[in-house]
Amino acid sequence: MSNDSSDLFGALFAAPAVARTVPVLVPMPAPRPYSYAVPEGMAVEPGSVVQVPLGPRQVIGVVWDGGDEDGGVDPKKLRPITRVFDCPPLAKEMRNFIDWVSTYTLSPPGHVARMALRAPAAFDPEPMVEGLRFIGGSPERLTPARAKVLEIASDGISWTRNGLAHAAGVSTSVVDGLIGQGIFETIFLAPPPIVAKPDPGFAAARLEGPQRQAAEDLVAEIRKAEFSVSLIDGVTGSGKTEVYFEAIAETLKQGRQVLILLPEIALTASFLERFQDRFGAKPAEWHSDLAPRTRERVWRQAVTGDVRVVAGARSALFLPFEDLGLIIVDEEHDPAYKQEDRVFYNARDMAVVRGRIGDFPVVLVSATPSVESQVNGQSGRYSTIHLPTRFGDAAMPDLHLVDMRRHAPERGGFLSPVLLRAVGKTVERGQQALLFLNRRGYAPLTLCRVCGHRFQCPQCSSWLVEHRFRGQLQCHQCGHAERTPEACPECGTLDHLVACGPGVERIAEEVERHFPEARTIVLSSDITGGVKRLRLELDAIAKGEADIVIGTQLVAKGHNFPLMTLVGIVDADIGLANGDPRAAERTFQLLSQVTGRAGRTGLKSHGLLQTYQPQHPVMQAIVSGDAAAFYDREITERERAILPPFGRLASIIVSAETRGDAETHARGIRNAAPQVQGIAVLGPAEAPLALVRGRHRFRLLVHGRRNSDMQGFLRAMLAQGPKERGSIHVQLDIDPQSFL
DNA sequence: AGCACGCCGACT
DNA sequence: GTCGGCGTGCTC
Repeated sequence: MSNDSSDLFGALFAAPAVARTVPVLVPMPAPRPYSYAVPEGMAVEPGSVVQVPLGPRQVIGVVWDGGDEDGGVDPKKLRPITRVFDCPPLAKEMRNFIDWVSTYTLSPPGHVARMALRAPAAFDPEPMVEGLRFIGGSPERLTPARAKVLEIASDGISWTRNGLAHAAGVSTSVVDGLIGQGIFETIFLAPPPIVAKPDPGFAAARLEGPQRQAAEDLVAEIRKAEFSVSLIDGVTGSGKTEVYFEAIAETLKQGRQVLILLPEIALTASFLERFQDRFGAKPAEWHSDLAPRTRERVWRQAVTGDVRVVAGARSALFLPFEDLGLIIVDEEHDPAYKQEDRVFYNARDMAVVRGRIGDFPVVLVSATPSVESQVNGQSGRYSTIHLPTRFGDAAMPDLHLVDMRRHAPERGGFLSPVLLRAVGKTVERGQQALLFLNRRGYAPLTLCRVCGHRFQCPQCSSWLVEHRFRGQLQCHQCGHAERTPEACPECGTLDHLVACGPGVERIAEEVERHFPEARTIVLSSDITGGVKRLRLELDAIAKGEADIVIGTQLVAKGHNFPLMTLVGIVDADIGLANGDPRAAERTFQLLSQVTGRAGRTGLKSHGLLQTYQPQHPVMQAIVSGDAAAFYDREITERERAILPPFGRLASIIVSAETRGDAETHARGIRNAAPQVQGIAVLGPAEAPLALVRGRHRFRLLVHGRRNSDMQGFLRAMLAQGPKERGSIHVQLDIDPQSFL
């Protein structure tokens, strides 16, 4: 036998080398990582970002922890890793965080990991930029254009081809000509950072009084460089941002990265500029409509540590920072922190978890903290930093309730004489009034005066809202729209349709009737011309180009109106009666924010809240400024509503995507099932509501993503009550009534 | 999540 | 006779 044939024999029949296998999280709802073979010579470690074959396609995955204990996968199924990306592996803390979130939210780890890898092509290093450097010599013919280029390039600094042409004010072909003559050498430059490095000492704020004390307390906490949660609770305009900027400065001095979470809507140019004024450079941005290229670069530079500060919406929480040392959650109470698809989570809570796992401080900030943060503050789990007064010369507006039972509007109107008088005086003084009504359109309900027909959405049974400006009836639930008819579709009578209740358009009509001379603007999401137009309108208002602004919740956030000295809440009671367990809290937060729009530059200002329930604790809390009493009461109410018995809650079923909900629901189902009276409801991602001082013993889990699975499960639950003390994961996207 | 397979209704 | 709806199952 020749050597050749023995080699062939060996290759064919020798036992194949046992391939090393590693677990890999793939972006798919599998309950655990899949095993892949590591090709000879490929170096992978836990956290490595890899490309692997999955069925017919190639996907991005992450090598996970845990060794060869792949639960008896058929070795024939094993496929090799295609390649490893040239990218720092996800840190151990990040992997622990992903695992934790996966367990807590009862979602597959692959889905959570996918959120951390949301940057299509960022896993390879950014390509080097081709650059030019002047190496001397002179061209055969020195034209004026060429001279200009040489003059600029002779400083020895590297230029890009376009950059040099642009700087010299010539076309790129001039530069090309010079390249052709060997005047330049081509070099490769590291791609420029997406933002400059922020400087903690750039423009340190001069803080005084309570702000200074707050900043010192906070910085002392940050200096410990260990896990802690601080809650900054300060009224609008109290300088919260300046205070947490000092925490950021301290973290930057420690050489660690910072993440600022903001609700998407608050992530504005003005915030970025404010940051730049303090730190001399903008933070990198991260949000859903970032250009793909920018997105990749921010992702990449967060992993490599080139970016020091990211300001982002909730998804930024899953950026795999190289060395994260601080998370700020601004507007911590904002419902936009809840993600309610795929992985259901509240970014504020997960920020706290990330801080605990990474052992660094987390700072929650709000003028109107959520009930759960308030509880955590009171119980001492979070340290609180209270900023009770406004900063500088701004004063809080003087707030009063208008009892609508005593100050009835004229027939067909919605504005009380008290409020109208106040608006009139404000406009006479040359100042601005804001009338707030959180209801788009002209009227929330239209009916026929002859037969009583009510216009209802054909798809989802909510009332159609009249939009008189557009001549439409719209469903605010599903988006259905139809032309407003002239005759009743039921009885055919012409011109007897009547609008019930007010919307902003109708308030504008009333305002124009009373103040025909005043310049009036309506601001709602129905505004034509999109964000740009809205921006223009807001700027115009700030410049004093309007006297009376009528707006929905769009006006509650962010923007400052220096001339605004009166805020009138047209119907403060909206939202108090809608059965949402957060109704009181949300109303308190929204109305506090709106009234906070007034008086931010020192002018004496007022707020009038029209209500039919002047004794309601929410109304009392807002006008008295005694938030603490409101929260104490609210917490007690929550406990009463959430803990059993559930009986008096509605017979609705909603999803339980977080563990806290699931536990709560398990109790509810157990209590309710024998009578099938109904099941307690909390929306997804409301876990902290249930966790407010609650104690939980059960977890029940419905596996499966199909409605039929859940229906079957729920029927069984309703028929027999829960059998297992496992875990519940009830996911509903169908009409709950259909089970009952 | 994707994607293939497979089983029943309206069509070139 | 086929095209295509979506219910079901699988991916290391």
